[in-house]
Amino acid sequence: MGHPKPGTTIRVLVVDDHPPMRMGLVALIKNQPGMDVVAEASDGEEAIEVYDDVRPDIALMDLRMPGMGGVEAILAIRKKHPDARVIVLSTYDLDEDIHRAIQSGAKSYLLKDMPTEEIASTIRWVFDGGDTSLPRQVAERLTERSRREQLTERERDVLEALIKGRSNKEIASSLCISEDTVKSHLKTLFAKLHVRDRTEAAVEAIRHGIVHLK
Amino acid sequence: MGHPKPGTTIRVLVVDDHPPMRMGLVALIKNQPGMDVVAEASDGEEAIEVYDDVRPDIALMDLRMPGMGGVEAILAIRKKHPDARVIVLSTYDLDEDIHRAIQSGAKSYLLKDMPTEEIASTIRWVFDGGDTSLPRQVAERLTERSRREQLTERERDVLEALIKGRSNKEIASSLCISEDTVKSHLKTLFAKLHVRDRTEAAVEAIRHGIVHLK
DNA sequence: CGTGGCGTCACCCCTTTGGGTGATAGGTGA
DNA sequence: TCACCTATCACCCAAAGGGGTGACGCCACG
Repeated sequence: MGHPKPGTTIRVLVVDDHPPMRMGLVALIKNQPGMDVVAEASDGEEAIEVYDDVRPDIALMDLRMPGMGGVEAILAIRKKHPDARVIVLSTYDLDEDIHRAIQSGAKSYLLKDMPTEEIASTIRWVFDGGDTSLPRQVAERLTERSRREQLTERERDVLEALIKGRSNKEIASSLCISEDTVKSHLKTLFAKLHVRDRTEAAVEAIRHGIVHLK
Repeated sequence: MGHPKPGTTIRVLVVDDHPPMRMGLVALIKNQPGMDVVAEASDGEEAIEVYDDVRPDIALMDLRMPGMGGVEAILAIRKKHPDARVIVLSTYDLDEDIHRAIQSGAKSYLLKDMPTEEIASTIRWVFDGGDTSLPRQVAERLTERSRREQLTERERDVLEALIKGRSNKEIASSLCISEDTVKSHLKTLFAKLHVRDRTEAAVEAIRHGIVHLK
């Protein structure tokens, strides 16, 4: 494979569920010399399909989309095409989102409020073989996230149930464990999130994108 | 004033803090016969200024923007120009956002995941003097909201403090009232939000856009 | 084979929370 | 003026939450 030589046109796949945003990204890219949009997709599944068909040089991908989200799409694409270069373009700079995107193999993580030139130059950078490079703001969030201890699977389960408004007793029975065990998980959960109680835990989890509402 | 005759070009102001989205909206509108973008703004303050300068027929406005948000901008614009026609274009279909937008005088509330034709046709509809008409999905949310009892000012205060993770005692001292009064407000708050406890209240408030994080 | 992380559970104990009831005072509007 | 809403506060009580400590089995990793 390798990657195309300089002078070649960069073939981009645009993935976003908002039609006007897709339109803007297409316009943005087509305005750039040496860049072209070869396909569009409006959700994760479509992105995977289309990627297979057109084999773009770069996929510019939104994260939050109905049905299959960006992270799953990136994972699926990179499983079949390990050298796929995906750049995430998100509305949110939530540390957990950034972390998940980079973990799944995204080459960069841009925000929609960034200037169009930054988007274009990142596409070029990644196409030219540039290694993962994040905007300062995004990189800062990522280190924020790294300062937070990882949650275990069970802690996540409890956290998700908590956000559904369940009491300890209800969490216990829904997870088939004792209430004392729930409390035990909560204790470590609070410590890891640096909060004092479940309400703060819920808000922090939402704020950082650790769990998504709906 | 009145509004321009048919055959005239519809002069649109585009307000959004995301450059590529702005690009898409501009492209979208310029592609429409009889429509043109006469100015752009990237936040509320700028929108108010620019509106004054260009007096567009329609302002297409995002809600969540850094600094002054869409609602405040709409209020300010309509204060000076009571016949201003503002259409909100938001990412979110949160009932409280919709309610606030319509209350503040927006003529419609569209979502960014809607097809571009719907955006164009709504602009035309509003320009032609059409009264507030909302997409089904948005209208449904709005009736959802109307089924929920209004919160009083004090209840909002308590709710906001609650979401900051404060205990009843802390809320009491921060609002300079007794803890019993806080509890009293919480009781009615829970009833109005149809929840059992503070954690649920926090999540529901965030979910419905009653309070915004950060 | 030991060490450490994870998940499980059981106590104890105190604080916080939330439900019920009711009272007072100011303000609004019919 | 009277009714109603809001904000304020008090008191009682039961339930839920949260901190501390310790323990046991399992499993992966060095």
